[in-house]
Parts: sequence; structure tokens; C-alpha cells
Amino acid sequence: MLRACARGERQKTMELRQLKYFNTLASELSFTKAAKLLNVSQPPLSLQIAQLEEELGARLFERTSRSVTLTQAGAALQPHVRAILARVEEARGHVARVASGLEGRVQIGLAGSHFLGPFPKFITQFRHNKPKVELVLHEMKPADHLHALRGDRLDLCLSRTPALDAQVSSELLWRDPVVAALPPGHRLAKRTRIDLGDLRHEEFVFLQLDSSAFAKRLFDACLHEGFAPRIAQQVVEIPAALNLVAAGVGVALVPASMALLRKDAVQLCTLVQSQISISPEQLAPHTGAASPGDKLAPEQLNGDVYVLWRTADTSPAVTECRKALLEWAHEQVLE
Amino acid sequence: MLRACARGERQKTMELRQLKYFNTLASELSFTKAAKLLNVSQPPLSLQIAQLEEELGARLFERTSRSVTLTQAGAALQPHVRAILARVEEARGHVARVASGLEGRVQIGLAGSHFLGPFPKFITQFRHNKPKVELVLHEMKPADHLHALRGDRLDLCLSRTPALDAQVSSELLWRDPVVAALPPGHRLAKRTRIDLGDLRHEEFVFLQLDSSAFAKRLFDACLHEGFAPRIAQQVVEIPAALNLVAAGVGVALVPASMALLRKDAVQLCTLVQSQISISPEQLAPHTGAASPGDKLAPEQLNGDVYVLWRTADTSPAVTECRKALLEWAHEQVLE
DNA sequence: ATGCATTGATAGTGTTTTGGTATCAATCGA
DNA sequence: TCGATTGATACCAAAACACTATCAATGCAT
Repeated sequence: MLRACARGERQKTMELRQLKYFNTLASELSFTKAAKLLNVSQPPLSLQIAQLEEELGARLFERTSRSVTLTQAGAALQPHVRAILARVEEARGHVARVASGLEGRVQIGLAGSHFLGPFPKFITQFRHNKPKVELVLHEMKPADHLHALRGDRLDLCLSRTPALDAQVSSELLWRDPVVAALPPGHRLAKRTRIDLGDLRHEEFVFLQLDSSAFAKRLFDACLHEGFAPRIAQQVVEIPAALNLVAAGVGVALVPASMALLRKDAVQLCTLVQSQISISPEQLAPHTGAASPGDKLAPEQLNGDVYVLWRTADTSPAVTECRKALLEWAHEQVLE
Repeated sequence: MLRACARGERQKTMELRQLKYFNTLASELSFTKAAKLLNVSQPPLSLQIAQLEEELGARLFERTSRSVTLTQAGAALQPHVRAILARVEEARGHVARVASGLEGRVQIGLAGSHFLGPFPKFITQFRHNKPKVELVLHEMKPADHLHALRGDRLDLCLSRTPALDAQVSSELLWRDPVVAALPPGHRLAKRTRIDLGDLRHEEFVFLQLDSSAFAKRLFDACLHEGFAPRIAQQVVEIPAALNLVAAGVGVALVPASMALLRKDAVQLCTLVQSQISISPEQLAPHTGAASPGDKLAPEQLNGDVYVLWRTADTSPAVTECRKALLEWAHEQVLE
């Protein structure tokens, strides 16, 4: 079969090698010296320069057999070549930094409530350690996390619900038991620990069920306990729920870390169901597929915080950030 | 003899081809489409990208068999590549403009007196026609012209004396006869034309003999006429001579174009020796070697202006400027 | 579900390009 | 005038490159 070389002339194109050769020759103004510096012999250098001159259609050096000087065209070219070669090195360094995770951008999705927990401390520390990695925080409903993650709009998510599929992995960051938040002076307020069933007749301030899987899980826990909670008010953010509880609208099921922030205004009661004994295994991080238990197991009545990420994500900055977050979280637990 | 390939690894270097391939692939995000745009088949494109990735030590594209996306490293590289390729094109254009004489720099040496003649008009016109060509004017003693020209400090000179050697060429720009400038009311002032010998008993304001070959030529003309001029005052610039003549210090031999500028204050007398009939051949430009006549021939009693340049100079801007100057000068003569 | 089309990767081959050695003409200095 | 040095040239081997043919994987349509 005939070679499909339709166009007769192969378009010769300038190459970086030629520019590199030009640059040292322009500095040395001697073919032999430049060739030595370039670790090539002199004839190839002459050839490459000649090719460059031919392609540009201009003589770049004036050679007598005794001296080499730049022509005006060559002098005009020199600063460009320097800039190009410098930019190549800059690009090389930039790519290396990004590839090593020293530089990059990480899109992080999280509920507003996490700004009140330990996470901001991590942000501060990470930004100090990796100042060239840009962390972009996206406050959004937890229900949207997975979709945004799969659509590449997010790289990491903080969520109180681990992921269950193969596309998205998750790992436990820190535990956060669910407690009951009661209005001041509530009849159950004197007890330090109550059973979820004790709340069956209460009015609830509940997280909006379609805003997060966490809210659904709380609701399901009530169902599992044998009652459908009477919802006096739905809210999207946990702090809002606490404010309503403080105002006497009803009781609420909230993560302990959140409730502690308003312990001045609401009464907290440990829920016995979430008071499970913490085994060493549970303290250790586990993968997303590690706890696919039934939706109504009492151990699930918790607000433990997970980090979620695309399993297939290879971005070094994201990986570095995730690892740093996990490491930091586990250190915090030990303290 | 053994090949002197001392280092085992040949340092593979990034090449512009790879950057060009990267650029279109990053735009198209499809190997087959990019290959078509690049007029190559798909395998070479894949290979070049792979080589680029290997050299940078970073994966630049995430490929599934169904989609191609930029990695963070690739996204970091993209603007650099765009800038590099753009700069290459800019360099190509710049070199082309310089090589064609549209852009460049021309160092021009001239005596201050030429600022009073027709030359400034040319400067204005040339700067308008070739705005990117920088004309640098160096006012200096004509005696230094040749040295500066040979030392590459000047590219062109305006001189009243043509060059006589092979290294420096010259061509006539415009004629300028020498006239006698007399103080007002001078005894010879009534005559419209006088002989040089008529001035043998006058006091002279003379150009400094070591400042220009023109001055020497005027002095030699007097000697040839049979007298050594009595020099009352030496000056460097012709206008200064005219001022001294106007003040009555003495008479002077000056180019007609200069004297006309002070015809309000000095009396002009045509010198018969310079009043030679102008043959068509003499009007036409002639090369430097064309008039190597004896130093005392009366025809040499003139201030004709020549352009001088290095015969070996290949700079397009200089050549363009010189040609434009010649063309313009000859047009001026016709008007 | 299953075949079909499309995508990028791989293998094998011929051509182009590149770099090496040997040598030459020109020029400068002693 | 001779020798040394410079860049250019001729020629050859090796490396790089681009092509064709093909494969495995994936998405889409029937």
C-alpha cells in the first residue's frame, strides 16, 4: 500500500533542540566551544543552526572562518529563545510540583455545621503546610455531595454518612455520637441518659429529610424504636435546630459536638443507643465498604464524620489533602 | 574506533512537537480528533504524549477508553504550553520582520551641519514609512566616521568625503558646491563670482583641519591655488564659521547649502572653480572608487554629501535604510 | 442482553532525522 | 611561508519517528 504522504513537503518545524543550540552558540559565539558545552560534536551543531536559519528564512549568525557574530535577526531572536527555554523549565517545575501534590486545588464539599466542629483547625494547619494547595470549600446540602463528587465538581466531602458504592470511597474521620437536645426545664432534662423511645411523645425539631442521609437515618432510628416522630419544625442546618430547641419548639436529635456549642441554652441527654462500647476496631479507620450494615442497626444512631472521595481520583493534591486530613483526625482522637 | 558515547543515558529532552501535540490534544480531548487536526495518525500522537508524560514524570491526561481528560498536572502545564507556542510564533514573526528590514536599528554618524540640510526631512519620512526601524543619530567629527564604521559602532555615515577603500563603500547623495562667505560690505562682495585665488590675501575662518577630510580638502585647494590661507580662527562646525564671518572675523569656504541659511548676514560668492558644468554623468550616483582623482583637482572643491557603509554589512535594516536614503536623495535632485 | 461502532494502546516496519568521524578550505599568527 | 584553528562538507551508523494493522475496552442501539 502506498505511503499516504499526500503533501510532498514535510513541514519542518522549529524544535527546542535547535533553540537550545542557538542559545549556547549565541552566548559562546564559537561553534566548537558551544558544541563542547552541549556535549555534541561540531558538525551536528552547524547543521541544526543551518536548519533553524533555513526555516526562519534568515541568517542568524555571521560567520567568517575566524569569528562568529549575531546578525540583527539573531540578536532579535535571542531574547525570545531565552524566554522560551526559561518558560519550559518553569513549566517543568510547575508540573513537578503539581504532580507531587505540593501544588494544586482541592474542591471540598461540606455542610455548614462542619465549620463549627474541628475541621477549621485542619484547614488552617493544612494551608500552612501546603500553602500552594488551594482548598476551595463548598457549603452544600449533604444530599448533593455524592452527585457533585461523581460529577467532578467536588474532590472531597465531609459527611456524616459513609459512601456505599465502589465509585466513591469513604473513611471515618472522627466519631460524633447523637444526643438528645431538650429545651431548658424539660421533664426529661434531669436524666443524664435516656432511651430514644423515651422521646416517642415529644414534638421534634428535625433536620429536613431530603437534605441529608443523616437526617433520614435519625428518622429511621425512631421508626425502628417503634414510633414516627412528630415533627414540629424542619430545618436544614443543625445549629438552627438547636436554636429552636432553646426556644422551646421541641426536642432534637443532634451530633454531640454541635450540641455542646449551645449547652448554655439547651439540655443534653446521652442516648443509650448511641452509647455503644467503642471497640478498638471501630476506632481504627475503616473503608467505605466496611460498614454496610442494615439501615436500622442501633449503632447507626450516630453523627460520625467521614471523608468521601472518588475511588478513581488520582489527583496528587487531593490525595495528599485526604491523607493529611485522615492523619490529623486520628491524631486528634488520640489527644 | 569506539563511539564516544560516554554517558549511557541519552538525556531525552522535551520537544516542541510534543508541546504542539499536547496543546491540540488538551483542546480536543480526543486522540483521534487531535491526530487528524495534526495531520498525523493516532499512534504517533499517543507515543509522543506518553514520552512527554514520562519525561515530566507525571500523567497529563486521564484516559478511559471512552474519554480523555486533563489531570491537574496537565491543566497546570497547559497555560505554559500555550505561552511557549505563542512565543515561538512571536519570535518567528520578529525574526522575519528584522530579516526583511521592516524592523531593526541603524546607527548613523553625521556632522552637526547635516541637521541643517535636507537630511532631517528624510529622517522624518523614513520613520513614518518604517516605524519599527530605530534610527540612532550620532553627531560626531567626520574624522571619526571611518573608525566608528569599521568598529561596528556605526552602520551608516553622512560625509562630505567618499570612502576610498574596499571595506567601506560610499555613494553620492546630493551635490553641494563650495562658496565663499564674505562679511557684509566686503570689497569682493559686489562680484557674484570670484576665483579662489582672489581670496589669497584674506583672513580665513577655517574648519579645524583634524576634524574632517573636507576641511583638509579646502585647505589643499588653497595650496593648489598657490597660497596658504591665513587662518584667523578655527572652528569645528560650519554654522560657527558663518557666524564669525558675519561678525567680520574673516572669510570662509563653506558648502552652499549651509551658507544659504545665513544669507541674511553674510555675502555669498560663487567660486568659479566649483562652478564646473554639471554633466549628466556627474549627476548620476557613482561608487566610492569612481572618483579617486588627484587630491588637488579643482572638481574636488565641493561639499558633496555621500553616504558611507561597510561593504560587508548584511543587516537588512541598514541596507533598507541606505537604499531608501539614496532613492530619496535622487528624487530630491529631480525636483 | 448482545452485537456494533468507536476509542486508545500495542506491535511491527520503513523512512527520516540526528549525531558521529574524517576531512577540507579559509584565515590568522608566528 | 608554515602551522594551528575555525566552520563547512561528505559519509555512515543509530536513533527517532510515523505509518499500517490490529487488539482490548467501553458505550450505544437494537
